[in-house]
Amino acid sequence: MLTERQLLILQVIIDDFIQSAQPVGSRAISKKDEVTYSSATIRNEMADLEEMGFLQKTHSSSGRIPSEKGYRFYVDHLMAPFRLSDRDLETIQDTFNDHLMEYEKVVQKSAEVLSELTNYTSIILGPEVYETRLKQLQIIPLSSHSAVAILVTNTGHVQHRSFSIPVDIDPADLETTVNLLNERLHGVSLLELNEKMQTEVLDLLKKHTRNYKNAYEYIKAALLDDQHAQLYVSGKTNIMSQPEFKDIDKIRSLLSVIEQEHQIAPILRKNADGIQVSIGRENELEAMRDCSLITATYSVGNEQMGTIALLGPTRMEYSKVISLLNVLSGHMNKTFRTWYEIDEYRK
Amino acid sequence: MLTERQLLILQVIIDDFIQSAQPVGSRAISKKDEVTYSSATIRNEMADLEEMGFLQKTHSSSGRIPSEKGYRFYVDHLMAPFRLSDRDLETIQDTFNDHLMEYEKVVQKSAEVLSELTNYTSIILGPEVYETRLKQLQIIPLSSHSAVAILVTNTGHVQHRSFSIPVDIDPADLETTVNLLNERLHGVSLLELNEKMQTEVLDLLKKHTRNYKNAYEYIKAALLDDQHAQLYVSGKTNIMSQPEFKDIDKIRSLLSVIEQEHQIAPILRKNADGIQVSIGRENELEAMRDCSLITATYSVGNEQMGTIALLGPTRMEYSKVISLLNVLSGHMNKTFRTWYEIDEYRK
DNA sequence: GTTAGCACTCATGTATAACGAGTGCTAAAT
DNA sequence: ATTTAGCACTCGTTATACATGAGTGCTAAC
Repeated sequence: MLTERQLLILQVIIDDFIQSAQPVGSRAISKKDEVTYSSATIRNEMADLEEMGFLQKTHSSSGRIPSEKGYRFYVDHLMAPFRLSDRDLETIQDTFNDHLMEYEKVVQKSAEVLSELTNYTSIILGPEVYETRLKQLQIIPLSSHSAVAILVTNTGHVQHRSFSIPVDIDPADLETTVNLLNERLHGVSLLELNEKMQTEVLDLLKKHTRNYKNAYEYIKAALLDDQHAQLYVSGKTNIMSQPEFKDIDKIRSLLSVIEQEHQIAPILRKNADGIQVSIGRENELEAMRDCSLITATYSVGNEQMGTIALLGPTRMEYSKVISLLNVLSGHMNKTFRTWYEIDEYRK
Repeated sequence: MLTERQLLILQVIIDDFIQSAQPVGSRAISKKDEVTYSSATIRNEMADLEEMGFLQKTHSSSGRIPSEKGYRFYVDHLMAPFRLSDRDLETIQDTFNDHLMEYEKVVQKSAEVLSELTNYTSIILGPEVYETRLKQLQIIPLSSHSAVAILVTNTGHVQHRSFSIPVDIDPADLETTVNLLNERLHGVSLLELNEKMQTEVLDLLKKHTRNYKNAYEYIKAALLDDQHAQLYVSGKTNIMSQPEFKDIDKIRSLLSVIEQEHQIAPILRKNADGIQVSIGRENELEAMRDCSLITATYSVGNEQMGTIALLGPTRMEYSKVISLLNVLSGHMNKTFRTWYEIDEYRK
């Protein structure tokens, strides 16, 4: 469909524009080393590429900028694999050498290093915790009327919630119940926990607690409350250093989308394996129509998935970002797998 | 020093400017109901007020805007107490009716309601936890090489940290030690804990653990790591809806300051009791030289203090913000006191 | 097929003028 | 002695015109 020369020119234009953020003119292209044609030839080719929808002008006599179709083609067929600098690789390596032992911290650090190395905004969706297994369940009384429930999983995730003990529940009952729950539920995955909640746990409560309905509600609230996956964002202000974002309203709507978990989280959650690139209007969210979102998945142990994403202008350093995401998700997988396996052979 | 008429005019100008963000002209003032003088008279007074440093012009023939000295005078002597709307009071009330039982959530919700009601950015410094007392200390093994340490305080605060168990520490030793620690340290305030760490705890470890030095380091890290107070920020994007912030660089430097805890936290921490107002250059941070920061303190139980702050342009609705902060810190104090007292009579 | 040449387009920048909100000052009115 | 009306003046804002230059499309020559 496209000639070799057209491919070359398209690539050069997009590479140039990604660097400069300025419309690229025919003369500038013809001066590049890779290109041996005169500006007039380039102009003809550019006119064709524009007609095919890969390029566009900002006004009738301007140079060309890539269209979304152009970026799409670039990402799918054109871009050269990026060789990360040793410095960057070291920076990443260092992040994982700290041997932090909570995945929350690993994820947070990963988000930071990504935004630092790219100057874009990184968003990481923490792993779903349903597949992780219950290690310990505890209720620690704080006073005669309040207590804190603590749930620990095999991944080292701790989730807790304070609650006030209703007057019609006997604290002693509560304690026996928790002990029983602990025995009964040890090693159960949080997903199963959700199911067992309504059967086994409820039965157990009926037998051992006076006001079982109330107790059930409380225990349920304590255990299942916090299970929505966490978002880790880093480099929010990076958006503002991109020249395409000089309009405050645009920045604001983008930042508020990022701050609202319920908008971003579902988008990240439904991602399939591997690297995904959404360019401009391919994004669902109105506020992201001038942005590209590149996502990669990672896993904790066997199956649980989380998502790493980088958000930048459509004029993004796709190649570099994709390399980085690959390297980083690899590191995360390795780290998490190590922990998980330690876990497995203990069981 | 200032005549009644000058006071009136100054007040009217500042009130007007706080609403409109536009330089106020003499004719606009003379048309107000409270003012009975002609524009020429007002002009003369304004010239005097400017000479005294309370007002300034944006250019030689513009209306007047308040200077920082003008705002300072307004805040100290001029502004009328603000009557909060019933709607606003209800919104606040509702926040506290949810009877959440963790102060983290109360604080988070408070920050949200503040930014929502003011359209400024709210920053709350979580309470210092040193005065709170240790309720329970636990180490839960995750695998043969890793464990999670959990510390629960009487305020329902849970702090945890995973760590890998060094090969030269015997897990059994660890468990006995923790049990001993738990007995010995129950009810100790986290402040005392810091001291006892180096004396009692170290001794205890010497007696019961083989590799006590290493164990000490690990336990220390696990317990004392997370004690820096938390910042809760809400409404970051509100800054961008203020007309004085149309410069992206200004916004960016402000937002990055807010995101960096080590910059903001010390400023909030050193605040004395009551409401404090810092106007423009009175603020330490360069990035905040066009802003005002209004802070109030709250206490958890007896002594532990945290700080609530609102950050906006120097053209701030001082009166409303101060009323809101008073109401909100009152609610927080009351809520926390209730919890704390329940605690006390149990002890 | 490629390229030199040229007329044309349009964003950007600068100079100029008209407009109007608002001031300072003076002189008249209270 | 105050207060106010009147008026010249200032300066930011907006509109207009014009020059500049980067870049194009097209034609004709190579």
